[in-house]
Amino acid sequence: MPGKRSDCPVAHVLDLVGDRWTLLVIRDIGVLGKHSFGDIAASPEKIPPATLSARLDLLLSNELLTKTEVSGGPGRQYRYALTERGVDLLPVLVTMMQWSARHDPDTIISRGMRKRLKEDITGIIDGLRETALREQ
Amino acid sequence: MPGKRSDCPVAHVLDLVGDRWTLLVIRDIGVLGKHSFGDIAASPEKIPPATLSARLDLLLSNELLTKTEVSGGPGRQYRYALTERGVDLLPVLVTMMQWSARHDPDTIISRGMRKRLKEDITGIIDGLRETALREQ
DNA sequence: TTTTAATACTTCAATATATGAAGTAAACAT
DNA sequence: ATGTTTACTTCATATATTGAAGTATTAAAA
Repeated sequence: MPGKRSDCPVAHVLDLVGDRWTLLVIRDIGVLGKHSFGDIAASPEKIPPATLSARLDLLLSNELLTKTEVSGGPGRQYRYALTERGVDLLPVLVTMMQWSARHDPDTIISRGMRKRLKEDITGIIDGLRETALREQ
Repeated sequence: MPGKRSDCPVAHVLDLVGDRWTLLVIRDIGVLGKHSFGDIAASPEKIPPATLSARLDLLLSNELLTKTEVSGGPGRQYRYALTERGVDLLPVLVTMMQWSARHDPDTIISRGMRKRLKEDITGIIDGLRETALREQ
């Protein structure tokens, strides 16, 4: 594998998604149910289109995403979805949410989610996983 | 907070540790028990000293690490350790390990750890947490 | 007391990556 | 044909990363 810095399991994941944007793309698709370039670009963090394009290409080539052409409205229409490899990154996002729930006073998490992050993190992960796999 | 892109809990963690190196520094200190600049720099990923220096400064200013002067051998001696905020990032590393255990055929994880990642991830997290808090 | 060795950095020029603004192209409706 | 929507690309600028080399501090050895 090119660009692999070591055989450490943590390093390998960081080789794939270790930057400021990639996991937000995974969040948009896998947690927020966004599946188009425009919807992802419209997220509040305002990823620049060139950066989004580059990240989508990397995620596709690492088989964390699929891209399929769809028809319907005007303009080009593509649908991005997580592969199983991509879905399996969702637990990383959930532990990040858990950190922010504990340590970031500004973080926006519903009361119910906050409770589940403390008491039923496995349930959150299983729920996200099932939803995301269904959206493939 | 400066540099915060949104109030999303995932985005906030990525504002703190979203790059190729920062979580490897957390790994070295919190999982591998390394506490000096030199030991961290000697890890197989070979972080350049200027990068390590920059990352340590960021981690210190975000209160994920502490730095204390120690005496003993020759040269300057400092000891880096995780704060509780830093320790609470270890679950993120564990879920990354879990991903690699599933999806990276080259990843180096002991048979016992592999089994626990499947069956007792909470136990792994609690164990790491206690060790890391003791090493503060 | 000078020298040596060890540790923890800093400096700097080169390279790589990220960004924002603007432009292009394809599909469809009118 | 024209306009609108979507999905990008292009490019110049800004920022970040890298590797090699150098500096500073401490303590032990000669």
